[in-house]
Amino acid sequence: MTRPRGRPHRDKAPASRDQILTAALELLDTGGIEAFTMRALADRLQVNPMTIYHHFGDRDGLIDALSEHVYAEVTAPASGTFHDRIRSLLNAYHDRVISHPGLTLLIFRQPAVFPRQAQRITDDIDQLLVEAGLPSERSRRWLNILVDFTHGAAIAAAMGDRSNSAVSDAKDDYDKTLTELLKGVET
Amino acid sequence: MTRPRGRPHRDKAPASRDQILTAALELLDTGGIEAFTMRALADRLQVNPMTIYHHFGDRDGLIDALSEHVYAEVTAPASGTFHDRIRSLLNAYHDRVISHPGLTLLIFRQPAVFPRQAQRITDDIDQLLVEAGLPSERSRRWLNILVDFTHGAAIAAAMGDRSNSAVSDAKDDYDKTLTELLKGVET
DNA sequence: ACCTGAACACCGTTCAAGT
DNA sequence: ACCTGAACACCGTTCAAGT
Repeated sequence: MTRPRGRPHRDKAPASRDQILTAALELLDTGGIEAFTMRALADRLQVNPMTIYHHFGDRDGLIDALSEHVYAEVTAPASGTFHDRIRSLLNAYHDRVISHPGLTLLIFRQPAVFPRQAQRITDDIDQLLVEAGLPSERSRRWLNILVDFTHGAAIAAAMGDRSNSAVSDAKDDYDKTLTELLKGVET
Repeated sequence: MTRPRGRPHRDKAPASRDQILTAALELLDTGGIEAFTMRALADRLQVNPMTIYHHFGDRDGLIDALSEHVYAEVTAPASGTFHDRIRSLLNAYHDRVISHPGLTLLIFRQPAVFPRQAQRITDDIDQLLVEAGLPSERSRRWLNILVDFTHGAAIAAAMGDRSNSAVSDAKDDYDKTLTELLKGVET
């Protein structure tokens, strides 16, 4: 009558936070937002769905951890001209955002999990604009332009072609467009 | 043993396409993307969920019909300067997008339903830029800037404050930012 | 601490049937 | 033509329990 319970295979290593995050990103990048379910992720990890809850609390917690993981290394170089520093920061951000468009959509869907990293990146851009000597209204306006444009470009990338060549084209295009926009900041 | 089947009340008018669309927009604007389910919409209409399927096929069909309905009247004025016509078109688009941020998110989520209206609006902007005499590479670049920025601003609005004052501030802000961007187009 | 199965309250959608 | 209830194959998540 009773079926076996508890951990079945002693030989299987316990799923680590990092393994779950890696598998989650793979699932999201491969199958898109539709395929990204707790149950599908558990299947991929050969694990019970509840294991994931043990590590991340709930789905929002997992998404939050994913964005911390993906955006962690987006930082501005410490030195250089204003132009170069902001261009470098935004390119780095765009690169992460375009590499995982599904994650971008997930974040946009749930206001509750707007990640600390995204907030920090926004703050960094803001600070760079202020350092560049822009008056506060102009700096706020250009912050919006740069951030909103980047997010819009992410959406376009998430909806369109996701082949390698399309991604590298998109990066190139973004950088060129950024240069065009930064002309506006500097006048 | 058998319970009553078929249409129960003769006094209830059949749900029209337009009633369903109106109720769907209300549900989406009030409760956001999370609350927007076929079953919740049916409840609100006091109707069986399957009634909606009869009119729109499936959920994607409903979203598609919603976007046709919401974006239908976004058009550029026939006459005026290039600057005024493009500004008017983009303000109209932004106004619709910001009035129904949940719809914007729904569309972004499903590449399959990128609506004809959105495509048409994009094409209209493109044509205005070409008419303005921009060389094709510059016109493609500015099309991306204007459209992606507008979508990014929509996302920001969808995630943030949705009070009446915040919405009117956002409109004002968008128009001012647009003017700033259009300076870049004209040089 | 880490993982499990069973269960709960939801989804979108298909089906066969009523009027 | 228009609408119905029941059912199917999913969801995220809670619970109580195993090792």
